[in-house]
This record gives sequence, structure tokens and C-alpha cells, in this order.
Amino acid sequence: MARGRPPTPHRGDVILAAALDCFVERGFHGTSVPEVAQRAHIAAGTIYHYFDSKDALVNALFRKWKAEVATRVVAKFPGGAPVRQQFRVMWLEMFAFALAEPKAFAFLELHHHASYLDAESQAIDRGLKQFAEMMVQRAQSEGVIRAGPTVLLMELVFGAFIGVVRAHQDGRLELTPEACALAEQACWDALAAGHGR
Amino acid sequence: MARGRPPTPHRGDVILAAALDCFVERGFHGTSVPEVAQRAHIAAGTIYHYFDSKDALVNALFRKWKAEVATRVVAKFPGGAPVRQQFRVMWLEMFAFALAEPKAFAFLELHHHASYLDAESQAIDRGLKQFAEMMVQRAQSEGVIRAGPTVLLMELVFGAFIGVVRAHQDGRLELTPEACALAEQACWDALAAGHGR
Amino acid sequence: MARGRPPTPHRGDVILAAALDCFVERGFHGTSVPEVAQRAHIAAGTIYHYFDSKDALVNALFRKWKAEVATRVVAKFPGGAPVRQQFRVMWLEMFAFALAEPKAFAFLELHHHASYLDAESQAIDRGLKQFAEMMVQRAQSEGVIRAGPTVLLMELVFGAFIGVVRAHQDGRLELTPEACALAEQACWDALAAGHGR
Amino acid sequence: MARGRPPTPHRGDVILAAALDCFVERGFHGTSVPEVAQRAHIAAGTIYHYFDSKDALVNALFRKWKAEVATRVVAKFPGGAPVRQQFRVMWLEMFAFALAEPKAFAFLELHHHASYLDAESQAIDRGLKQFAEMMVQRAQSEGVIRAGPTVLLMELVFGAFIGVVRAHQDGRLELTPEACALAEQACWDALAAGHGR
DNA sequence: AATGAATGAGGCTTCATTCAT
DNA sequence: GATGAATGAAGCCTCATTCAT
Repeated sequence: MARGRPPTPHRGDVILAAALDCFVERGFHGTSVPEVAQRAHIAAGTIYHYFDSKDALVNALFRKWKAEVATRVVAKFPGGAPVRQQFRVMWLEMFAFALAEPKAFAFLELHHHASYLDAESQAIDRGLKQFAEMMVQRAQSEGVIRAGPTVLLMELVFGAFIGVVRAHQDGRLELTPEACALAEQACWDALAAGHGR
Repeated sequence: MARGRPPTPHRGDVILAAALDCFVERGFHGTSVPEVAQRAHIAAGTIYHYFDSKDALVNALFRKWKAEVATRVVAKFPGGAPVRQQFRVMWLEMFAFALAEPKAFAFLELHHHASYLDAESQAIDRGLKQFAEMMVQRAQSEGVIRAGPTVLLMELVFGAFIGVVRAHQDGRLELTPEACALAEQACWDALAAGHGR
Repeated sequence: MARGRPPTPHRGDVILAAALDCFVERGFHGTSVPEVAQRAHIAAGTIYHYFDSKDALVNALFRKWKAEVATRVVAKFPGGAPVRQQFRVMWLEMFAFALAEPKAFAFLELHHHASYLDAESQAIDRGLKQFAEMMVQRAQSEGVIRAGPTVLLMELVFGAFIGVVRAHQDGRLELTPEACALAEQACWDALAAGHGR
Repeated sequence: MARGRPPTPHRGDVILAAALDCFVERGFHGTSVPEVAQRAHIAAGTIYHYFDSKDALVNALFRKWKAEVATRVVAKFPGGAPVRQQFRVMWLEMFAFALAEPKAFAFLELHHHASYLDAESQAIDRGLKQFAEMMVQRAQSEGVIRAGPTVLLMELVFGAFIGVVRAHQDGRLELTPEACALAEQACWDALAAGHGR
């Protein structure tokens, strides 16, 4: 809300940011609470004023970023536009997120299956994919993309997306705007080849 | 000595199998050496007759399965065949591996970036992708698939492959032969749409 | 804060005292960290708030007492007095230390060669003997004591000193003031017989 | 008994020799049974054919060398000679042993108080010193050396002896025949100054 | 609210000892 | 006798968590 000067972020957020760094670098079990505290420039005990436990901390972090992704993608989603454009917007929006918040992206990717995520976090995780699945299904029923198991098509595209982003984050691939566009088109072709134009 | 039926497997292999189970279920840092020992039905100390440390154990496991993948894929690769068929064979071969050894596949996927992998393991890791990259590059120079950053195209396909396999392993997707064929074709289309036929 | 009566000593000192007891009784490798903790009436983990490792603990203990000896002996050393008196003062001062702090004396004796002492501790160790060596050398150049390898004479006296103290600590020898004086005189005679008077 | 060619030493002796090396270098608790086995070029289990336990091994080693020292010194002791010569012979004999078997000497010195020595080993330990004590006592009653606590005088000389030998073994002191003679004379003077000549 | 010392369970690893070969 | 794989107790150390300040 403050304008012009960055307000001191709340302690809880500082902790979440530090935890993000640590968990991405060394994993959940590979990170100790004192390490997170050190990175957040606070005492170890202080973390327990904001989070009940290390488990609660990862779960909070996970939900925070899942919600953020969902918000961003949904916010820009052009409900009434043609499927081809919906696809493009969603894809580019996710790209934008992955590039803007690489650590958050990596964190969500690495941890989405972890046993320390509680039931609620696991549930949240399914949201975005269900959204995408519905989009694919509608496109299929409109005959714009190929028939077949909806989940298969959706996972194909998601997987491709993740593969490209990871290659970029590992430094194996430069992501110019042209490259982004190419990837997006290739994914659409995977869905639609020989159907729409 | 026994012929025809598997003799008691060597202790080292029993340990590797137990470690694979544990690491896939709980991660490296989330798995304790006594847990691995228990799963292998041996005493904790015995593990240290076969592996110098927990680190040495993951690295051995990683190399074992990387080598296995490489062997299988390369063994069936039809060097002289047209690119379209090379692609299909490679894809199906990797699929076969992922279905036959789901834990090994998951393990390789989850750990390929881990800090506890030593230099040699990291080096081995690059093999398969380089092989795929060369294949893509040749196809590009033949004009059979679209132009663009080779790595991008390769990662797109690899990512899609992994996404589909993971969905299957998570029980979200049934992989019938038709579904396999569809996925394979969709990936080829991602590479080739509007080029070959 | 308390005046007159010793306040609760610092935790680090409690640990050092407990470690001294244990190391003298059972040696370094024969003493476990939990044993030290138990003797100090603290939890085992607490030791690691004060010392990085068991090795660091012995080294700290060694340096503490070496410094203490050096301080005591040097403090009383009569720089300008005749050699005969310097010798007597030094000898009696060391005796006083050995009787006042028998465990520290035994510890320093037993551990001065141990492989777990780091370079700095080993360096400190040489101090007192060098001091004694210089004293012997000066006495030789003044013709007050016999000629010959300085180190030999110095070690002779140091060894004799240690032998007597050990016999006392083992309960094989009562150390009355007369016995002390006799020992001191005998050592001087070892150095000086037939020279000074 | 064999002449000309060294017979293969008995396994038990090979083990004792290896144990001596290890115990001197790293101490009893700092040495593992497999280490001893490795140094003896045998399997770890084999040691248990010759010694009931690690404890039994040290005790056997201790007794072997204590007996050796006693034998050597007593063998040469000139029963009827004057005290001055008895002293010289004993001293030189011990010196000869310390120089010929430096590891055994160091071992006996370092371990003579250890808690893992059983009652019998501890008893044996006292032998040589009692022998020396009797010699001193007789010399005192003859008025050849100074009066005073017998144990004190004996420990003085023993301590001096050990100090010199250790300095030599540490490389801080060269032991020429002249230096040996000087040390011996100085020790005698410590006992006798102003009495005999 | 914030701290950081203290705790003790648990992790990785070593090792004395046993035993089937 | 000789071996060395196997054992599991115990050692050193880390860490999630608590609590007095």
C-alpha cells in the first residue's frame, strides 16, 4: 500500500522468502530451520512465532505460490476469446511467471509431490491443472484440437512447458521472445496438428 | 551357480533396490541409512561394506540406472532408418523403460540435479540428452522438422514425455497402446507440424 | 555479578572441567562426548554450542592449562636473581601448580604429544621448555652448572620433576616440604655437581 | 633356534608387532582391531584365534615387553659389584633397551596406567621399580648416597631417564655415547652429590 | 515480540566381535 | 587354522523445537 519507498516487508514474508531460497537450493530435508533463520537474518526461535513447525512453513510457502500462480493466470484469462488465443495467453502468462519468479517456479515443481505437504496443499495443487484440463476438453468438443484422453494432451503440454523452462533455468537454453513463440506454437501443434489452422 | 531361476541376488544389488524404493518415496535427505537397511533386511552397518557412504550409495544407484537407460535406448536405435522412425523407436523404448522400471525412472527424474551427485554422475547424466539433441539437429538439417533452437525442441519433447509418464505413474492417466501412439504422434507434430507428412 | 563467592561458573568452564576429569581418567579416545556432558550435568548437544567438536574441546582445554602454567611460572620468575635462586623459584612454582591442579598437570603430561592437538596447541606446548632451556643455557655460559647439551640437562630436570609428581599423584610418595626441598636440591646437583657451591 | 635364515615368525608375534606399532601411534582406544589386522597382513577375524579380545591383546603386549625389560636388566646386573657400578650398568642397560626398542619403550611408558590393563599386568609393572628401589635403599644404608625418601630418589632418577629418552625419540636431542655418560653421571650426582665421589 | 541457549532424539558412521565357509 | 562378511551397539554430531529472558 505504501507508495514510493519499499516498506519493510512483514517478518513472515521475509521468512518465506528465505525458506524459498533454501528449499530450492537444498531441498526440504536438506535445509535446517537455523539455516532459514540465518538467511532471514533473524533468530531461529523467531520462526516459531510465525509458523508452527518446519512442516507448516513449507506448506504455507507452497500455498502462497500456488495461489499466486492461479491468480496471475486466471486474472488474464480471456474467457470469451477463441481457444487458440486462450491457449496462447495462458501459456505466455505461465512463462511470464516462470521467468519472473524462477525460484518459486522451481520450488513448486520440485515439491508438488512431497510427503510433507498436507492434504490441503495437495488439493490446491490440482487447481491449475484442472483449469487447463477444462480448456482442453472444451477445445476437443469444439473439434479444434485432436481427440483422445484429455489428461494426456494436457500433461503433454504442461510437461513440455516445464521442460523448456527448466532448460532455461539451468542455462542450457536462451529464451528469446522468438523462442517463446516457437515453443508455444509447437505445443499448440502437438494438440492441434491437422485440425485447426 | 543356479541356472534358470534367479539365484539370491548379490547383497549390493539388494541394497541398491532398497535404496531406490526409499529415495523415490522420501527423497535422499528424507531417507535414513537404517531405513534402507531395514528395507533390505540387513543390518545398518552392512551397507558400509558395499558403499563407502550414503552419498556413494546414491551415486552408485544413479549411475546404475543411467547406464541401463542408455544401454536400452542405444541398443534398439535404428541408425540407418528415416528420422521419423528413429524418433518413434526412441520414444517407445523410453516409454517401455519408464513402464517397466517406474521407480528407476522416477528416481532419475527427481535426482538429476541433486547436489550430492558427484562430478562423474553429473557427467553421465548428460549423455542421453546429447544423443537426442544430435538426432534433432540432423532432422533439422534435413528439413524434416522445423527450424529453431535445437535444445528448445529437444526439451519440449523430453518434457512432454516426462509429463505423460508422471501422470501415468500418479494414476491420473491410463496408458493404453493407443494413448502411447497418440502421445508419440503429438510430440512428433510438435517438432514437425507443416513440414514432413 | 556476585562478589566474594563464586557465581555460577560459565557453561563453557563447566564443560572444560568435566572434560578434564574424563580425559585424565580415560584418555581422549576413551571418553565419549555424552560422558563429558553427563559429568557436566548438561545435555550432550549443549557441548556443541561451546565447542565445534570433540577435537576443538581438547585443544581448548590444552591451551587453557598451558597458558595457566606459563602465566604462573613467569609471574613469579625473579629475572634479576642468581641462577640458583631462579631455579629454585621455578621448580617450586611448578610444584605448586602440580599440587594445586593435579588433574590439569596429569592432562598436560598425557596429551602433549597427541595427534588430535592442532598446530597451534603444539606450538604453545613448546613455550615453557624453551624458557627453561634458555635459563639452563645462561647458567652454562656463566659456568655455574656443568657443560654439555643444554637440552639434555633440561630434559633431565624436567623428567625428574615429572617422575616425582607422578609418584606423588599415584600415592606412592608423600610430598612434605622437606621432600620437595630435597628433590629440588637433588635436581640442582644433577646440573651443578662439582661446579657452583 | 633356526640359524642363518629368519624363520617365519609366529602369527601371534606378527600380531603383537603390528599392535605395538598401532598403539604407539594412535593409542589403545584410537586403534581399531581391523587396523591392527591390516598392519599384520591378516584378516581381522584371525586376531581372535590368538587373543580373546582387544583388551587381551594389549595386556599380552604389555606383559611381553615388561618381561623383556626385566629380563634384560636383571641378566646383566652385577650383584656383587659396588653400588656406583651397579647403577651405571642398570642405567646403560635400560638405555640400550630404549634405543633398541623405541616403540616398546614408548608403549610401556604411555600405557602403564591405563584402565584396560588388568590386575596382573599392573602388578608386573611394579617389578622393575621395586628392584631399583631396593638398590637405592641399600646404597642409602651404606651411606653412599644421600638420605631421604627412597621412592623420591628412585623416581627422580627414573623420571630423568624417561625425560632424556623421550627427548631423543622426539628428535630434540642427539644421544651420543658422551651424552649418555653425562646423563648417567648427572643422575648419580642427583643421588649422591657430596657423599661418595 | 524476539532471542538464542538448551535439549535429546535421531542421523551417519565405525568398530569389536562372531561365524559360516 | 584363516577369512572377511555381517552384526548392532555406540560414537560424534545435527537439528527441530522449547523456553527463560
